[in-house]
Amino acid sequence: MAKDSKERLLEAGTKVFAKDGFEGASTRKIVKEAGVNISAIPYYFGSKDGLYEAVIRRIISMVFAEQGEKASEISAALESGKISKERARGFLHDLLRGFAEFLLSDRASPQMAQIMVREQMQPTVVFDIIYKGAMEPVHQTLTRLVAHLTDLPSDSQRAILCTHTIIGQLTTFKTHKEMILRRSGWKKYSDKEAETIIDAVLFNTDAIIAAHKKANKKESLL
Amino acid sequence: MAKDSKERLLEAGTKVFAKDGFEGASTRKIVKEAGVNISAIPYYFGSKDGLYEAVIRRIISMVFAEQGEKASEISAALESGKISKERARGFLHDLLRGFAEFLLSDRASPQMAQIMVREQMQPTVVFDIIYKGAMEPVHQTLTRLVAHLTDLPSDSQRAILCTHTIIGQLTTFKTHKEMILRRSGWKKYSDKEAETIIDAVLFNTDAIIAAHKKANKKESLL
DNA sequence: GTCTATAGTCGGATAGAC
DNA sequence: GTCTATCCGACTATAGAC
Repeated sequence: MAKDSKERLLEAGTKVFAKDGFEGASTRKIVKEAGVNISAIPYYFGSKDGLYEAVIRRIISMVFAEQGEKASEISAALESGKISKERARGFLHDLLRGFAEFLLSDRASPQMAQIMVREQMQPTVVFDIIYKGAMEPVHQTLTRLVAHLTDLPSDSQRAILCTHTIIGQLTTFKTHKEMILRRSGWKKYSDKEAETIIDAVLFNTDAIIAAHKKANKKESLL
Repeated sequence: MAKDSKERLLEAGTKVFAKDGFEGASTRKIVKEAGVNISAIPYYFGSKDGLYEAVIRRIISMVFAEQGEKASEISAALESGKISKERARGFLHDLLRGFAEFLLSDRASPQMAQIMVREQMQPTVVFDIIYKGAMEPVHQTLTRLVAHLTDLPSDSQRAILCTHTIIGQLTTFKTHKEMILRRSGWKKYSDKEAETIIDAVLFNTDAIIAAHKKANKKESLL
């Protein structure tokens, strides 16, 4: 069936692209994994690039279902009315924790992470899909929470940069995984290590926010 | 001359590997850039992999000359005797600033950064060269400074993780460059943006360290 | 829609003359 | 040490039968 082959290619593509990256993944390997003929790729997706783009869209829609909706709800709550600092802090910790648990689990394959990084440093058409579909909504919501907690305007450069440094504390455990494994003596990230990392990052996050709030207050008084 | 061709290949290899990454760089392109015959690669380096490894070694030795020696001096100072917290903080800021200026400049090409990330997530024989030659000495020195400033043992997990999160605040501006460019509205990292980033990271670093010191003190009293 | 066969390209490595 | 010529494998994409 038509629908079947197309769907099988998407699933196999996700698997193989995640495992081998774009260049490393050959169409031959993908069709073998999918159990379909090699001509099905140009037929359904135009080309290898077309399949790749479709796979990325599919992943994004799945990740968004998991993370992005939470972000949207929080954004709505923030816009609708005043929420307490306590509640905002809870939201922030929740979002960061959810992201960290995904990032440190096996669901986020190193190859997919590599693709993300490659797109960050040399963006192609795929970056737009990833950015608008997943990164922007989450980053924006985090920035709003940080802004709310520090009394900074949510579109201020300071709030944006501060948010980015907070996220960077987490992503470095993925992008510089081998380094921290060697330095810490860990073999891998199991639940225990993930919890340790999350604790450290949330601790630092609170410290950073408190310092920004204090500095911001001081400046306002001048 | 023999020495000439070999050296030319190393230089061209650095250029092309940095620009296109390992897979993207073809031996044909490298020899064209170097102006030598294609057989020179297997002849001098055994294979493309051999050339790549040699290029990495060469880069490391250069980066180390720039950054690593500073780290070694600081380590020596830390070991030799007590240094003041004020001076340790100065060292820490210096090291982070030096690293940041390199990372955010054009000298650190996106392709090289990508290679580093790939090696972090799927280490090959090359990772060892990078780790021992450049990462470990700097990371270790930073950890010692952080430990000194927070009164934590320098081999404690908390000091190591804390140091890693501090570094992660910087590296994210390289590994997630496009994201922060879009969120901040910047076109690129010029001196002004680099300075803004460094300010933000050093500010956060002080905040994180102060919080850890305070928490550590509290725990010691129990 | 699905298949086989193959075109056309590019990659790394090698043989062997000079 | 350096060259030309070539091998051989892997890749994506297409043509055309069914």
